[in-house]
Amino acid sequence: MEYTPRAIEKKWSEWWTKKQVYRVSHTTDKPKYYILNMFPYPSGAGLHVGHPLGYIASDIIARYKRLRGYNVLNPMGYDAFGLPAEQFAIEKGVHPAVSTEQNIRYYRQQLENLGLSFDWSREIRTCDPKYYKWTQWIFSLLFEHYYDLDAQKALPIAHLVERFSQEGNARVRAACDDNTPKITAEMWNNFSEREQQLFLLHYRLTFPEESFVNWCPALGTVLSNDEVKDGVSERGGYPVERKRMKQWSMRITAYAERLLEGLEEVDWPEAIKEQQRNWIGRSQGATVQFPLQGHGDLYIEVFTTRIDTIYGATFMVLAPEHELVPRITTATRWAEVQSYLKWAASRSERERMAEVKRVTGVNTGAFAINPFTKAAIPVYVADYVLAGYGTGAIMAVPSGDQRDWNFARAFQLPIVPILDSQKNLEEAADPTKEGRYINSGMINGLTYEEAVPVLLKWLEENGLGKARTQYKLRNAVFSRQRYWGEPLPIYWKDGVPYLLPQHELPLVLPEIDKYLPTEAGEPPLARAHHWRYRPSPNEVYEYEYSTMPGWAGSSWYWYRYMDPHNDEAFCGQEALQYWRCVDWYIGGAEHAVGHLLYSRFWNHFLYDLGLVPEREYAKKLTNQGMIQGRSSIVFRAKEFFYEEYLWVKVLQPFLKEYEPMIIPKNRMEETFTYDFAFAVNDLAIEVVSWKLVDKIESVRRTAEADGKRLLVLFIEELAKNINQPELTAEKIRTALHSREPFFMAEVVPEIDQLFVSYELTHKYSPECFSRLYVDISLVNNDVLDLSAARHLPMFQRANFKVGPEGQFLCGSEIEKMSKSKYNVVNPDEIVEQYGADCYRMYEMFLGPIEASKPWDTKGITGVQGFLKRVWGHFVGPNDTWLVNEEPPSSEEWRALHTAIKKVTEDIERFSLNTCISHLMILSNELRTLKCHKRAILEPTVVLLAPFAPHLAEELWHRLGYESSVCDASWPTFDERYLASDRVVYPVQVNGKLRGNIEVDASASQETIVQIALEQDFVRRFLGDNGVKKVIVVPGRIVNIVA
RNA sequence: GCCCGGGUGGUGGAACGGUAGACACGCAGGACUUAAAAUCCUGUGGCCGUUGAGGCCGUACGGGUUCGAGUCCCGUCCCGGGCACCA
Repeated sequence: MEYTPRAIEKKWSEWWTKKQVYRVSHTTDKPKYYILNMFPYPSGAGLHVGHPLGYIASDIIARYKRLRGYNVLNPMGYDAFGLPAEQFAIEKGVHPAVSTEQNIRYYRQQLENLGLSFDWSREIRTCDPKYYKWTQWIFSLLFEHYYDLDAQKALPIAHLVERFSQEGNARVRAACDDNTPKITAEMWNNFSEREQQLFLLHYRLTFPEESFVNWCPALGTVLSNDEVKDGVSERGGYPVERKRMKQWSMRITAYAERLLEGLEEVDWPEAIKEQQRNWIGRSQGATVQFPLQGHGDLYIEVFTTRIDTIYGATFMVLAPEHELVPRITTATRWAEVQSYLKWAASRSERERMAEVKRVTGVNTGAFAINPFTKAAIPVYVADYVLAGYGTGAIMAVPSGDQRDWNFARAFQLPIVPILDSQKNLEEAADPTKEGRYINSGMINGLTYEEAVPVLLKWLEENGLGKARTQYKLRNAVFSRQRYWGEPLPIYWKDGVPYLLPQHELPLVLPEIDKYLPTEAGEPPLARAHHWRYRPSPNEVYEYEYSTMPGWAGSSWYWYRYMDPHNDEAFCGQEALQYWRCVDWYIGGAEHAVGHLLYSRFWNHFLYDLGLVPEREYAKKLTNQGMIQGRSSIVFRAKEFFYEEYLWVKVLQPFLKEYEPMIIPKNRMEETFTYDFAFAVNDLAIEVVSWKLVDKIESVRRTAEADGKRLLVLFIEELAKNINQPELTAEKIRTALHSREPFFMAEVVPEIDQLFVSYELTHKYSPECFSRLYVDISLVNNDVLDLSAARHLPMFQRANFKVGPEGQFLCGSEIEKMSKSKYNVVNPDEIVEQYGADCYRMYEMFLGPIEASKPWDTKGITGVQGFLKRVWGHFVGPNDTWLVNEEPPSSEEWRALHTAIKKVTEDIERFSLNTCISHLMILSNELRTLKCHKRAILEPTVVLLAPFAPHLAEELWHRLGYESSVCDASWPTFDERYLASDRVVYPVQVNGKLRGNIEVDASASQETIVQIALEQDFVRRFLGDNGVKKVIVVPGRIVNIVA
């Protein structure tokens, strides 16, 4: 019987489901292994070949760990709240729950197609009230806790209330808003209930506040910083503006230091850790107060990392939003300052970013006193100082800071050198810390290391400043003005938010008539008129109408998998103590500072409360690379046309030939998008005269009459010169027709020419496609000889370029797969054609898990052939069973145990592509040895099982087993089988390889040296030189130094 | 500008400081076929030379450490990613 993957895979996939082979429980003595994939957002487009990369890799590890005797948790679920479902609902009126459900069903089916060992009984979705009950519960906990800086952990708000009532807040060291007033116990006790509640908001770990947020008018919602890229929304690319709004916030800043420290204890990619460190942005420095001249006690507080440069501070700059600006600006300067503030406020984030180089600012007329020099220095307003960082004000040291230097130059302010090593201050600032201080009062002559403590001591003694650590990390905005998300368990009373009692959870998302904001601009939930909190018959309160952001549900989901059906707790303690944390987490690097930071924050918080056992929930993280698509080449035709027709030639290095293409002028307003998936692998095509455009026009019209959007391609005949002289237009036509639906071909009899049309958005043909280089030139040029242009850099990099003679050159781009780029490859097609085992192995064989690479099926036949050959070791023609019980030879043993060793080592270090190589080598050797022995083949099946589970299961059962191959045990490597009595040593002379010698394995170093020196090839290269030294690395190499 | 990754055949990619290019694709030649497909065998970094000798050069570039460097160190160039008036 032939190897028939689809039949085998269907059979075993059903059997696995029936036998519940992948069901796991925590009641076992086995050690645990928790492997987790970042759960997907179930989009309408379904999976493409890029998604399963991580799933397959983790599945292989999961199966391997199971074979090694671990109890493996390998769950899957869906991050099911989110914008696309809501956008779809707005456009099509379909309830997000309905479309989400549909999408999930499709995902599930696609995933099941791949033979992944997920325990589907643990499937979760974040939009399920049984799930988000606990998301809301965690939110409640955050609301009821504050971060205590003395205890270095979260403590209950009740604890704070207790302290306030006894001693006020003067001695309370806690993470709180910068503008938290100082209160005494008396004040607190005299506060009304409402005032107390408002005051506590300064401390709660989640709280509403007026703040500047990224408002996206097109999406009608706020976005977090990591959802904004280059001033536009990451999703959709809509403009984003800064807007002051009331929003819920998460006090993640309280955990800045711990989030930073925690990175030290996890095995994550350095790039991700580095990104998180940058995002947290810790910098150590000091705050300093600069008294304002003539304003009584008023002072400007600045933050600086270079306190040592303070003697060089010759002016100060406030951010335009700084509260002191209107208070200190002198009357004569006010008009100018005001117009600057107005201008600055009108600038979008984008403009500001685009004009970084431009120096703008204005003098306030006020003076501040440099506390060290006692000099009065002018105070400016400029938007190179950001309101949101530090104190929103700086001391400007033009000799040491380039931005200050630029400003000083533009405004003719003094630039005072402060270190004897500073150079070229006429041309640029010099931020050096080398040398000794000059012009610097009490630190003159000191070095950087000596000066800093002196200055800090002086500041603290005089109450003018102190050392401080500053973070770039901002509190995370936690509300969205959207429908499809978790409602916040909050109701409002007297303008104060109150927590919904726990027994009211989950607060279920209400039904509404339209998924849009109200006319009054309130979030969609405000449309639910009867959705009110009624704790008693005569009390009615409004709920909070915002919903939680996308990252809420994904910030704790790995715990839910441990105990997914628990109605009493987010996760039962027993399950929690057994599974503890994720051993290996796999997902995309795009979540580096979003999900991966927020989820760590929640985990630290839960850890503080003693609810979870580990500070860091993911011990190891791997970012699987992206499988990219080859994007269509996009012609914005009107940019190129000015003549009648556009003449496009496609150079396919793959075919070493060209394709002609003509785009008629009347289509040039359109954007042409087309893919090249030539099924004409074996055909070559030659360019013909462009004079036949009229004929092309007629074909095009016919095609359009059929309602198809077509590009018309014109081919005279196949290349006579490429081994196929006998091919006629008729033959090509047949060939192309057989490749439906990708091609249409038409012969125009009167001129005996063939026209081929490509569907504009056809799918990739798996057989063949290749990188393309395209040359476009105008029709009135003659046919260009592209071979001459081939070496040009513009051809070598596949990017769009304009050629020297006005021709346009472009190539296909390799980028992220996305529906909008028509470059999506659906795994179902590959599975249908080659089988899931083949698809799994091929995707792994492509390269390391972390590497990104374009999807390309070129090599898949190699894996296919491998699987067929594996089958062939067991099953012969007519389904004969080839396996026998003979004892293996030493060569056979060695082949097997080499493979066991290599595969085990490589799988342990997650190098799955090389594992597959080793399996191939084993298979190749077994074929050479014509080995059909059970003692060899049985362990081989187990080695193969993680990679090609269906095939392995089939063979395992044919070998006579009734239980699943998943429960076999991993073969043990035995060194004895690798032992050999002869060893081959490569011999180098002066570091260059000159030959090999074979010696007894037991030979002493002296013997080896002696044998090596006797060799002809050694003597030849030694010449007359005597041997200086011989290095023998046992078992590896001999190097003779002359 | 700053911080991370990377640069190895025609291609994807292998190589604890120890025989560079495993494995696979592609290509070339051959076998089997009426033919094609499938399958199998052989070869395949470049150059020179042999025509079953062999030699030289090769891991972006230039230096260095070492008996020995793709791997470690210094400098340069290029590519990818992240951050960016962060004081």
